[in-house]
Amino acid sequence: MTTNSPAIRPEPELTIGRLARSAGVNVETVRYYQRIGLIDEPAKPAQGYRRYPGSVVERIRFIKRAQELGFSLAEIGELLSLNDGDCDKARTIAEHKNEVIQQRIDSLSAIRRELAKLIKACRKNTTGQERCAIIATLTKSRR
Amino acid sequence: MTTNSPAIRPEPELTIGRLARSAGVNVETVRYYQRIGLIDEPAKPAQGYRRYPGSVVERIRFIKRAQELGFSLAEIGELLSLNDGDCDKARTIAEHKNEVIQQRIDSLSAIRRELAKLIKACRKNTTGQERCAIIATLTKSRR
DNA sequence: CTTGACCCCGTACTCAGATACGGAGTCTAT
DNA sequence: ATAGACTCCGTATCTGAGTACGGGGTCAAG
Repeated sequence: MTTNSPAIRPEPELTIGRLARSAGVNVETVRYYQRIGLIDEPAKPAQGYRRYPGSVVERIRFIKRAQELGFSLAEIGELLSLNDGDCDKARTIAEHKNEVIQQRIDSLSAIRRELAKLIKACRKNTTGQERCAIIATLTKSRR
Repeated sequence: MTTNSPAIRPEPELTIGRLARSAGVNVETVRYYQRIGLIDEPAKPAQGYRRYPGSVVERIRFIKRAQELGFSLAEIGELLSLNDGDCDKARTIAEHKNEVIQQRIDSLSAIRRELAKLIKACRKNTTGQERCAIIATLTKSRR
């Protein structure tokens, strides 16, 4: 009875060190995320070390990716906590995030366009000003 | 001779308080930006308060706008310091910034698309799963 | 059964980006 | 000439996001 022990690993389980390494962060960061409740700390087995399910690796990667895009850990927590609410609530939050993201994209696009224009102007030093267009525009009245 | 004093204000000059108010930051922030060299501190007149040219308002607004788009003060300083270099150097930095911005836009667009897909799926609770699509996707394997 | 690598956990430190505080000086109005 | 508002400036404090440290426990190999 006891020995069925099949070859299918139910899910890879990792120690904190392995977890950190495979998620590309350091151990202290994992602990920190635990402390602030972004990932939960597995129960400590009376004997031995804590074991983290492989899914935590993905969760951490998600956190890092979202961070790069300018979300704070608090916002990321909100995103990740969607599983606490119902579908409607999740959708509402997601829709709002989506709007915010769109605004960000719009702003970035706007500067990108302006920068591109400046770069072009700079390349063929328009109207032979001695001062470069980029320099002139950036150092004075940025709208 | 002394009195020509024309009606054309050469440029509006502000005390630090007015400057801060019209740039929408607080006085301490202005001082902070001075300390880290993002804006320069006007010489202190032997008598009275320092006076800031109106252009500083624009400079601060630029800083704030750039910050919202995820640039650090250090990066912003780099952007603003383009006037120290020559046009070629300025163009190079600007081109690089532009690429970075484009990448950011691409990443944001990618998440926005995914979020939108999730929202749509959520709206017409696809395939009658009890778990909402958004919740399921966000809480597990984010790529 | 010891050694080296790793985990546990609390506390401290760091860095960026501000914000606050407090005592002094200055300016403006009344 | 005095009050109230503002400036000056140095120092301290705060928040977010980690990173470092140190004294212990555990585990796996030789």
